[in-house]
Amino acid sequence: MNLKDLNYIVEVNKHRSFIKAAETCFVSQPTLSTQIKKLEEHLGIQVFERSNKKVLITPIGEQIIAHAQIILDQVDKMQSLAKNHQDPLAGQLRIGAFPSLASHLFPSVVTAIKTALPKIQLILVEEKTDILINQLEKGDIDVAFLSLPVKTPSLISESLFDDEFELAVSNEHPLANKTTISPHQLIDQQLLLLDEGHCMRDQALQFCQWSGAKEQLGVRAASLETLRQMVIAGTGVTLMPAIAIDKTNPNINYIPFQQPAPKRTIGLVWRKSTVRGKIMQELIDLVGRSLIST
Amino acid sequence: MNLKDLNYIVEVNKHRSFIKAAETCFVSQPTLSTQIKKLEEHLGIQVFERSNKKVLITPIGEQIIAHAQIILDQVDKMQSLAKNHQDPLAGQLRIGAFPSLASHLFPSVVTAIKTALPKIQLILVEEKTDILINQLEKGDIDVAFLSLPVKTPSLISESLFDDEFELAVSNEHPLANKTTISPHQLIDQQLLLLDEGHCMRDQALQFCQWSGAKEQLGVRAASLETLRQMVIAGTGVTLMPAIAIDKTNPNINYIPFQQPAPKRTIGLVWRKSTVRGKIMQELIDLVGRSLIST
DNA sequence: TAAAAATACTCCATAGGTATTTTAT
DNA sequence: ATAAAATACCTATGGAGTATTTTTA
Repeated sequence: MNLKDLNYIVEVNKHRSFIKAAETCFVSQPTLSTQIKKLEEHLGIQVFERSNKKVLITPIGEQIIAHAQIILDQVDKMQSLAKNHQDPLAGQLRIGAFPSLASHLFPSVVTAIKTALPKIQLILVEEKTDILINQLEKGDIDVAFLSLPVKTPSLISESLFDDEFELAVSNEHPLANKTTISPHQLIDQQLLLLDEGHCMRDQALQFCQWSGAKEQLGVRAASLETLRQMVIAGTGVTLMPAIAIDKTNPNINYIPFQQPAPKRTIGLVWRKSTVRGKIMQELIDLVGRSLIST
Repeated sequence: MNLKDLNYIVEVNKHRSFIKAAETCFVSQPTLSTQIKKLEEHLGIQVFERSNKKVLITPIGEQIIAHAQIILDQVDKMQSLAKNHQDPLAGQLRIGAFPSLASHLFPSVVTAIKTALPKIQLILVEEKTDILINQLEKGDIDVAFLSLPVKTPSLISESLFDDEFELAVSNEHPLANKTTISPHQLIDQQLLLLDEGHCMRDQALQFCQWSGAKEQLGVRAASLETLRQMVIAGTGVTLMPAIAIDKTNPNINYIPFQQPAPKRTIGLVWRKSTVRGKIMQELIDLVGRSLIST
């Protein structure tokens, strides 16, 4: 069966004439006749009762035509739905970021997207890195802000900016008044770290291995904010990414490292197979610009 | 656009694989790929995001597929509706009879149809002859019981039985005790007649012209039942079709005419162009049999 | 390297057209 | 006689097939 045939019977019903219906369908009368005949044979019923002077609709024909109307209406809806999404810079965009980044990055990014890509409907997802990667692979989200590198083969990434770590100490701490610090000054120092599953934990562990620092055992924080409060309480010291640093708090001091400072690279990550390369490019430009302006 | 294409995307959505979907659709994988690609181009959007390892559904694709599902479901409904009406002896039958016939004919006919054609859904219409003919022409009813002949060119008829007229007189009337009567005995007699628009009026007027009887002016009845009551009341005499005669009423006498008695022929009438010749033939047989049995 | 989708091409089924016939008024 | 639908027959679009290439995990 064919959607055109359904349109044919609907038009014949409207005009009660094969010739007029053929005109409105932009086909010849014989085409219309044969197609309708085939449809009737396929359905096994007569839709029309025709003589050379009159076209009548059979009772079952009326029901068939009512169904055809619904089908064609639904097809119309589908096509206009598609038309409203033809713009590659429109539609839903599901965007993720891991927790220690999301709350600091999303506000400015969302604002930038809303003004630059007003037809994009944003859905924000805040999950740990491995969950975001999984959601990317499954197609549950379209793009994510992650620490690079991401080595999942089906994903590609573009780095956006470096986020340097600083040492967070309470203002009572012996190191509190240093203006800079060398990683090697931390040999055998103990660092408070985040809990398992946070990408920043892995980055901090890497830093420990390189600098000779140790993890402070027996306690692991679940968020940067908790970590910060623990530092203020004098429980220990930790690394804090620059993006999460709030210098207005007088009870905690952040000491930058001497160059080359430890850092993480934040980038956009999406599927190689994405059908929305246009948006990805726009996002890279957009975030680049919004970072310069802040 | 094509219904097959909609099925293709629905199946790919189900299996998340072009190869598996191709199998369930009984087409080759390249056919499926090219058809879906064409559909996507036609809609101007991407339904799927595919790599060689994974098939993902885009957000707009999900909506498109939801529409496709609805459309295909509706098509299924339409086809099963058609299937349930493939039996030529099933479905709705709209059947008419004029008033002076309907109340006496319908009960037995309906019973006969219900047992012989149980899958037929009957709709009964009781109207004056010209309205019934009009409804037949317009396709509002499928068949009617009418007095023959019917000379409308688009209709054909089959006679069922003759319905003889008898003279109805009150039991006080001078003719009340006759066992038969000749039409010529009615010369210059006045007959009560039905009102304009009843086919029996025309038949009675024809009888008057032939027999030399006259219409009793100044009063016209709207139904046979009224006419009967007027005869009982002594207002006059009239013709009564045999089918409407109830001999149990002692206040009115029905006198048969000598042969050849005046009569009307009752027949089935339907459109030449009908698509339900089978039912018409069944009806003729059926009514024939039901008349024999009564 | 293996497995899946995309591409290239070929074929043929059928939608559609033109010319004509049939049918009913 | 006229006007509408049906039929006959031809054309050509495009759906579907096979063989092959591309892609990527």
